[in-house]
Parts: sequence; structure tokens; C-alpha cells
Amino acid sequence: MDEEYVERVRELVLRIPAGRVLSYGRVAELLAGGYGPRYVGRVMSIEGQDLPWWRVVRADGAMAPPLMGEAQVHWMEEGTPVRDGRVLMREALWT
DNA sequence: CGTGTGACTGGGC
DNA sequence: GGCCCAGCCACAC
Repeated sequence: MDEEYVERVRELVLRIPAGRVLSYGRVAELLAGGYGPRYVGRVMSIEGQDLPWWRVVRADGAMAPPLMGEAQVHWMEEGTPVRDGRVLMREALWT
């Protein structure tokens, strides 16, 4: 793992306000570290346990299947706009 | 070295 | 809107 990149991912994720989200692809863009969405996903799965990982979702507003249950709870708690189990990206995407 | 595998995406239908 | 698919690329075997 590129530990320096991991740290940058962590810092950015911690800046996402409650109730808002960023897509894996957007995180990759903002960090411009030469890695793509899949790598961001890998980082989140390995080093994102102690982060508000539910604020980083797929471009279509959903999450990988195993995480949907937990994510739903957090989205509800934070008042994240959700419909049919998916975050409404038009409204929740953090600029 | 060759292959398979994703916390992914955008494009085509 | 949904489904499929190729492209993606670091990683583990």
C-alpha cells in the first residue's frame, strides 16, 4: 500500500461533512495521486475501518452489498438524502 | 511472469 | 430508470 496516499485519503474522508458524501471516483480525482476509484476502494476496505466510510459511496449512490446494512443506519442518523437504499447524489454530493 | 479479482466507472442499449 | 460490458490497475497467488 502507498501509505502516503492512504493518509491523504483518510484526511479527505474526515473532512466530508455529516450528511454529505463523495464517490470513490471523486475522491481519486480530488487527491490526484495517480490512482483510480478501485484503489480508493481498496484503501477504504483495508484502512477505512475507523473512518466515516459510509460518506464515500459508489457513483450511483449505493455501497458494496456487504456494507449496505450498516451504511443505511449511518445515513439515516446523519439525515443523508436517500431513496430506495441509495444516496441521492444530486443532493448529497459534497463539492 | 500470467491470471484472477475487486468498498469502481462511463458508455451503450 | 436498469443491465451489460469493457476498461481499469494494484495485489495476491
